[in-house]
Amino acid sequence: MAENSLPPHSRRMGAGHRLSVLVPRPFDGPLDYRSDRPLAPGTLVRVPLGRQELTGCVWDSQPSHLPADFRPPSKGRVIAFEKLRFITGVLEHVPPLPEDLRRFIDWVAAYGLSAPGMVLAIALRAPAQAGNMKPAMGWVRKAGPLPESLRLTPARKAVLAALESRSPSSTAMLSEESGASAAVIRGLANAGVLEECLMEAPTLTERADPDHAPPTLSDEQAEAAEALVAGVEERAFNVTLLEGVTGSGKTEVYFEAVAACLRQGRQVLVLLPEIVLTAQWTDRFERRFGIRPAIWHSELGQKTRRETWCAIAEGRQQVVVGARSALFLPFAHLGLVVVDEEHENTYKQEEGVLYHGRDMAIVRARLVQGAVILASATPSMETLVNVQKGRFRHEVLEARHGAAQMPEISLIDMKENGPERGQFLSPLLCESIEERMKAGEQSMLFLNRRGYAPMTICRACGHRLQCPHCSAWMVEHRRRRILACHHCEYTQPLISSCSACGAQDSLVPIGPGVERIHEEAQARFPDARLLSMASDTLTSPTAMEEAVRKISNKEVDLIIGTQVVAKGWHFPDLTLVGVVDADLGLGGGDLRAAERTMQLLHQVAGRAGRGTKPGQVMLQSYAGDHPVMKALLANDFISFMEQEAAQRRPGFWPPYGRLAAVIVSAPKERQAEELARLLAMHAPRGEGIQVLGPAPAPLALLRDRYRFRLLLRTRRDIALQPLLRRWLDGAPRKNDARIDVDVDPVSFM
DNA sequence: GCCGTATTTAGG
DNA sequence: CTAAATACGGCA
Repeated sequence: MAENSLPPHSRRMGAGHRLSVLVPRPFDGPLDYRSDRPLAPGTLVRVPLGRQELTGCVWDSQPSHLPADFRPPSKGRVIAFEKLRFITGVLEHVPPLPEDLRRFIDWVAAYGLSAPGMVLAIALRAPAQAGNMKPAMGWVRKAGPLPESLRLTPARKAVLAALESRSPSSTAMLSEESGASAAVIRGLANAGVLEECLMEAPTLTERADPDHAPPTLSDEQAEAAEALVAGVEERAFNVTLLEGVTGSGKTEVYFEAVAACLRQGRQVLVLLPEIVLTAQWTDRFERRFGIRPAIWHSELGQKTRRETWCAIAEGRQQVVVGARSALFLPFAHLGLVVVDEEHENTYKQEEGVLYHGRDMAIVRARLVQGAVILASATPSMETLVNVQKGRFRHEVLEARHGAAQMPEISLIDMKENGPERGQFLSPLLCESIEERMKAGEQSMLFLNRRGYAPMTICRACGHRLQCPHCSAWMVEHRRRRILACHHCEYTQPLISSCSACGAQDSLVPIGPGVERIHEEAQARFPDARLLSMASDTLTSPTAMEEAVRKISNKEVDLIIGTQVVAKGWHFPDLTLVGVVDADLGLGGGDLRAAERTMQLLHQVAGRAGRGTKPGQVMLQSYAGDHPVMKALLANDFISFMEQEAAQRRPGFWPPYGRLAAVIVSAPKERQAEELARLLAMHAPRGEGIQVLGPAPAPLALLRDRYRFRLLLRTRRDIALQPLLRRWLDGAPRKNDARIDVDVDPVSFM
């Protein structure tokens, strides 16, 4: 009943039309506005809200495509037509948001219990700044003879001459070419000699050529490629897991599916887990298809951003490679989405609107009847279960490409063969590095921890330096001469006396970070050429490229790095990988700790021996008996995942059940705890539904807010969203206490 | 999310 | 008592 009374998006009324407009603000749904002409859903408009003006999107007033349970609460009251405010403008020159994108936005919002407007904000990040964006304007010579009265000054002559050669031409171009200032051009326009006109849209003439440089594939690769191509040619929704060890040529194989999609004239989106990987990927793409694809990530400049956005909407740009936010681009006819390294956690957006890039890629493709390829050497448990249940197809590449062999993995028992106190590299590992150096080969030390030391302690009083805003230790960054909290922005200069007892020079670093390993390596191998690679030192893509170049040119003997070195780099002369602390990441009682550690270590190991020389991997560990270490040594990923599955299945833990984290936070601990308790009392109950907690969140204090966590766990056949809606909508809006929901949490902090 | 206003709190 | 900090609710 309430549904039927909702107005359609554009209904003719007394004086004008009622429009449903979604604005980038956290409302439950679109707001109603008035317009003197009807506008189709998807049109971008400027609307007043309070005393500000925003860019919004004309929305479909009935999200009928969402399952009933997912639908956000339909608004109760309808505002009288006479009271509606008028839209203030239409973004005529910006392409409208396609229907499938609008449906996608609604879906993402409903799934994650986010406000649809805030999801729209992601999609509008490019065009909204263009709220007052004018299309590129240029000048042409007005037809007819020059007016009698016109004084033909030399500057004016030059402008007219310049216009002869290139017309139409922008003010900047004209003044560049003629040497005359913009005022001269303006003057000519005022005199009626020039006429303003729309510059031609930058038509992309370059097209990716699917047959530019076809690869030579092995039988195994060709077979997988054929299956992927078939998936694309179906022109129906389907998902395939492309599983292949590092170096098996997954990229070349899925490039064939990309080629098939290009032949159909449909667009391709490729998601990568890290922006730094785009450069290498783009090179490979160019070699295969002859042109560079469009790149999309959060650090793009405004201009490229706008141009790319429009080119994609108009179908001029065929292939986009980017970060998860590229899912919200206005593709005109998307046919294929590739999620490379699908197991990577970086696909999960952890701030603001929460969503999982991999899962939403699948939703996006389903809405356009497209194909999805998930590529990984170590697929996530979620994906493996979907394969097992027959929801996803499966293609496997067993062999490493070319001459490369799988690296030999060994474990160094740090209890038996550890280094002296205060050092972190075992003698065995150091010997191996020396051997490699003698042989003229490269080595890599991996430690997934930034900075010099993760904790600083006072020898005199036992005080540990902690962040004043978070329950986390301050991390020493010796190079930057600061102590930094890794959970908020807080930093402080290095101090020489204890902040608790005042003792001088009593502070000692505890445990290693990459900087400390760098120092130790420097002392141990004084003649070696070292290179540090950490996410906080290699911020720009150019710095990254420079590092990669140095390694490829063999200007480096030993690489020391954090996560970034584990990514898909190809360094043929790198033959030894030493994992400084293989156990790191196993602690913490996180649901996926073991799975994640396994995936990460497998990926780092894959950096060794990618060329003709065999590779070696050494894991320094105190937990040689742990299933993760055993699996890595035996190179038996499958049994490990089966073991993991067996542990999760009985308790209905994901992916065998559904999970949502509810975080209650407030500036006062008591406030947060009280609200959390209250929530627990009104928690949903029933068969297959369970609420755990409240308990202090692992990061009990974050940015001056105390946090408590509840977990809602259900059987797979019970949708979480309606339960969460009913539960949390009933919660009191207590002053500064906040309730945040994370559906399908990845991080348990 | 942002802005204006009501309400509380700190300072003299 | 005033000024400043903080809470709260509307926005179409």
